[in-house]
Amino acid sequence: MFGVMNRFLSNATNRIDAKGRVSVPALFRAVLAQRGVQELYCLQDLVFPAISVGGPDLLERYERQIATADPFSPEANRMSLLVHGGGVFMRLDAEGRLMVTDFIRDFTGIGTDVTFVGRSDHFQLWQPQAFHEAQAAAREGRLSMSRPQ
Amino acid sequence: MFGVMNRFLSNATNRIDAKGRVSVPALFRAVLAQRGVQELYCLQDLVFPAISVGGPDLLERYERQIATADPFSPEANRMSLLVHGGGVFMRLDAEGRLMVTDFIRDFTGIGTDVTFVGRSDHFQLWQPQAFHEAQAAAREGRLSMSRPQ
DNA sequence: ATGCTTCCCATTGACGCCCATATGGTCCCA
DNA sequence: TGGGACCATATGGGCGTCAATGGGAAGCAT
Repeated sequence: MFGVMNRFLSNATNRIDAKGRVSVPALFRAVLAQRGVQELYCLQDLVFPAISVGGPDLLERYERQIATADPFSPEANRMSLLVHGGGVFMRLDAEGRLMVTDFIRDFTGIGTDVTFVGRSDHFQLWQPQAFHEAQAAAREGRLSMSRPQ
Repeated sequence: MFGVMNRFLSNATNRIDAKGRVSVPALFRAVLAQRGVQELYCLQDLVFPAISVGGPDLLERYERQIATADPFSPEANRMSLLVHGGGVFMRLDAEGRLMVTDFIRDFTGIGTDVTFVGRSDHFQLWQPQAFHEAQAAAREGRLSMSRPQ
């Protein structure tokens, strides 16, 4: 019964309005609601120019990684800088929209539209063009981020 | 309910005014208030050109770390010098601002703006450009490592 | 007194909360 | 099977509130 609806799947592109808001696709909101997620945790992807969005569990997964290191080591310090300092909490408004901040725009190159991409246990925000190119590259088995010429 | 919002997360940049004051982001002030922290303890980060800010528990955590090391080791000596010799107490004014002292400016290179960086149990003050560069460097360093489970 | 700090109040710009409209799809029923 | 009512989603915008900032004036110390 819940085999499909409890994961973030497929993708959709929505427009950012004059106030910088964009609607999260209803399917993704349904998954969030089913998981009881109200506070969204956003983090820069480690490989692609995309922002990962998920519930508190997404943050906790990264924190477990940090916890395996000596808390005063440079490694733990660097990871915390990324995970805690680079992460952002967000809430959706009553209509299920989120604000596209400069933090998101700068890292993704997003301008007027956002592509929401399901990643099973979280979803991502992409600049539409960048997403299509990354998908095409992945289809051809090219894993590098370098642009085709 | 607020299981995650009670930690210092994300980052924000605010401007220093003509009197040398800067507003601590409201989210961070909320965390301080929730923890009942009124006196802030500030010390230099062990790795980065940043000032760490937290409640008395921050000092205690560093002291425990020093206690675990051989008291005559160079590392314990260095930490004690930084923690005990370089620490400073601060208070926020009624509007939630703090004074950016020369102690902070000299160590961080902060000029006109301050980037506040969440570190889970404390937060840090960075020169904005230095923060972006350190984050980019940390992300590069993570590329070769495995993703967290 | 002079410089610096602390307290207080004013401004403004951003964000959250609310309601309105459009658009596309689905379901029902004739 | 086609038309139309109905509904959910995406989108637009008004408006109040609050955070960030600026600046005056009163205390404090040197």
